[in-house]
Amino acid sequence: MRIGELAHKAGVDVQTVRYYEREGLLEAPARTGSGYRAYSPAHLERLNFVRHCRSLDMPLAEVKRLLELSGEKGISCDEVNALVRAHLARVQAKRKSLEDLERKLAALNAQCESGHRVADCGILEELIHAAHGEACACHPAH
Amino acid sequence: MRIGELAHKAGVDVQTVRYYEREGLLEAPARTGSGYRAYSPAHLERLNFVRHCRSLDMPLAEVKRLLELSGEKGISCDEVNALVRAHLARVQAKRKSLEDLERKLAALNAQCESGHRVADCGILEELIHAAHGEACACHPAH
DNA sequence: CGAAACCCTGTAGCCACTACAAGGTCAAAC
DNA sequence: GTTTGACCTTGTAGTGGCTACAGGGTTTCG
Repeated sequence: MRIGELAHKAGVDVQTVRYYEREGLLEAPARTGSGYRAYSPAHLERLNFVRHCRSLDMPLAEVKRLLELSGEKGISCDEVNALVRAHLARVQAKRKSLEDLERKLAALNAQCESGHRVADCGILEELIHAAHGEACACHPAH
Repeated sequence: MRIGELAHKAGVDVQTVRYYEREGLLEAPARTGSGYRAYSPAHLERLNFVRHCRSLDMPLAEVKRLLELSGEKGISCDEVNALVRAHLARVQAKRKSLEDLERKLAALNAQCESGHRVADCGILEELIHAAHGEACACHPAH
């Protein structure tokens, strides 16, 4: 299987496959006489694993670690569990911060209806006003 | 005001201030005889505005546009409103996709309790299994 | 035989910083 | 008066996960 077929089957760009090889996520495959990469089904399986982890938004460094761990069948899988839990915690934290953000933006959005001029725009007023309160509070004016 | 004081008051790194200048978000200030940047209070105000927009996670290109628009007091503020609405929509979409992700990761996390070995790890099993289903569906096996 | 589709390497760009290197300037402490 | 230390300057490179391009070689089909 050449790189184009592999990439197509995994639903990724050819460049991405080469990138994963450079980053050590995909083993360097054999080469044909003319230097083309020749992949085995095992490569496709591994690439699909990587893509599935990426679809869960795991950083490549963690995917790499999971691949290493999955090779050592005998050892404890505690580290696998810890990786997934830590990633879940990150995603939860990010989701919560986006919820806050969403509330702030919705409030901002409600500050101005269309038809105003810039000088009267409630949104800009709010952005400028809010910015004032955010300066460094190290030396507050008593 | 020199760059350190400005940066401190706005709660940003000195490098970030210079970066904003390079990117055209902050006007280049006057210089002292020895080449130090000398800022006015107007610069601090503008920097605070930028930081507030960034705290709402707006891309710098949009912050720049908001700054341009806020200078043209007479024109309609429809574009301001549209920018904020579009950004809100992006944040909402991102939040929803993180909610999906969170559910998937929570389900994954439930696949394995600690104490297993890698060979029996439900999480890895699930990751590998799920990856199989994700290959390209262009040529399905009848 | 020639065109199109594939492959190769290497490099640069995206975003919003952050960090470092290698130097110049200034105030105060000794 | 000099030396320390905190500040400032420019320029460059790194982060993550790709994506795009330049400038070539190979294979395949009609």
